[in-house]
Amino acid sequence: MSPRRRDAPPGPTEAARLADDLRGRILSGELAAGTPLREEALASTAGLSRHTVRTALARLATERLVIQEAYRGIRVTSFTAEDVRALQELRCALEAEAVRLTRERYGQSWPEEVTAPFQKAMLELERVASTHPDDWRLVATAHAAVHRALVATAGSPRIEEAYARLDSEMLLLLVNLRPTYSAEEVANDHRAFLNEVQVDGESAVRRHLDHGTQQIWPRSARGIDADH
Amino acid sequence: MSPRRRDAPPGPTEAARLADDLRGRILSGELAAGTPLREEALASTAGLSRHTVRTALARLATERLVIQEAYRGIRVTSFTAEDVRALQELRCALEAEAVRLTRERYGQSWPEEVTAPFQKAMLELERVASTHPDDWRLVATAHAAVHRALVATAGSPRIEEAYARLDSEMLLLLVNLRPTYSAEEVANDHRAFLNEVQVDGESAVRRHLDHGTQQIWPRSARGIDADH
DNA sequence: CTGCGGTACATTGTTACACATTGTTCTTCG
DNA sequence: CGAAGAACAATGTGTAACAATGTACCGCAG
Repeated sequence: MSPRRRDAPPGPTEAARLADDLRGRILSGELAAGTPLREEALASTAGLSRHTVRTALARLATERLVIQEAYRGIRVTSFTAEDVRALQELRCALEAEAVRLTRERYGQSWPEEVTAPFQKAMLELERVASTHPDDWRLVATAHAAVHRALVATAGSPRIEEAYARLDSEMLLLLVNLRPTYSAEEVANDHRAFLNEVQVDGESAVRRHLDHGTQQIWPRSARGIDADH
Repeated sequence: MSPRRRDAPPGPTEAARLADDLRGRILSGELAAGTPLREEALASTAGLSRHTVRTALARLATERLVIQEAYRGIRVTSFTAEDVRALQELRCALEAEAVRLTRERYGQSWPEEVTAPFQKAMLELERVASTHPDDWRLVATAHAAVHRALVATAGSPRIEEAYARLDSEMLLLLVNLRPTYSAEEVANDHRAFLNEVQVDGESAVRRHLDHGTQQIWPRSARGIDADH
């Protein structure tokens, strides 16, 4: 058997594991927006070298979970209201096009094998919303999975990937904002959305995203941690 | 005055400069698709350390100009026909949404201060097409600038950025494929496209991109450097 | 007291060298 | 001829140090 040491598993590199760890801590809110991440500190607490820490941070920077300025360090990304709007516009571009492609292929009534994945994700969202209505991170994660599954129906790898890239960023946004949006509401809105989207297509996507943005604006307008 | 040394400018880091250099060499075709980039070799020829080379390569990897596999090295990205399609779909998503946003704001006839940037880029494309019709890289660069300027009219930073990210990738694609598409044709097609887009909006975008893809498919179908 | 310049400190960028880990290739043996 | 295993190549990671830059503090002139 030769069970590999727990400390040093096989394939994944150390840097990848540290990146995963930090991602989790950022998304859980343990590392708040604006928190500076010092290389040396992370290196010593994680028991790794500064180089490895740097590559892990570089990875997170590509996911926009942290921002890096030369010689000025890295800190957890913080959002302004403007950022929220811009991010939603990008999401909208990707999701609307994905829905358009799927409808181009299957029309207004998609076959079951196409809808199955996002229906399943939807069920999971409803389950989480009813069993853990207060664990906002769980809800946000399940929510993201629904959208991702919907986008995946288009079968366009790059759109899917671009959307997935936004995923953790959206999670971070939602975790930080904690809008006045109950888990039950989220579930209901998405159930309705999924019913509409096959018939109404892109316009349903835009309505849905606009609605979501509305729930977020009020808070973000006050500025969460605006950098300037 | 105190002209800083050319070799070691102030702000930009060494890694950033190496990344720029490599990007140029990849996009010029000097480093062909599939070429492995060895850390040690680059380090010695560039007079830098392996670590610095690694960070530069990591940056290029986020631009998808190179792909990285753990313990297996980095090599210049090579495209398959499927990659081309997926990339065009993503471009379409971004550009169509950008045009939609601009039309949502300005209707079917955009004010001159909005059209000015892409009109200027268009003039540059026509100039390059007539003066350097055989320098495909120049043409491709000018071509990319036109699209980027069009996308910028939407004023959506994230869409713009996502599109810009695709830029060098598109350049790489065009440089490698060298389609049967004369510089003059490119210029004419885009002049017509820009005239249509204000009136027809997203559908004009889709028509234009489809047309472009048609010029590329035949070659790519034969496989440029397909990895498998 | 305020505003300016300059110095010291903190942090990141970069280097050099060494070793560990993994992928690839070549050799050897059945 | 094919497969197990050794040798090699390349990347991943560690340690230690120095260089370059940003930031904060401090004193001085007005």
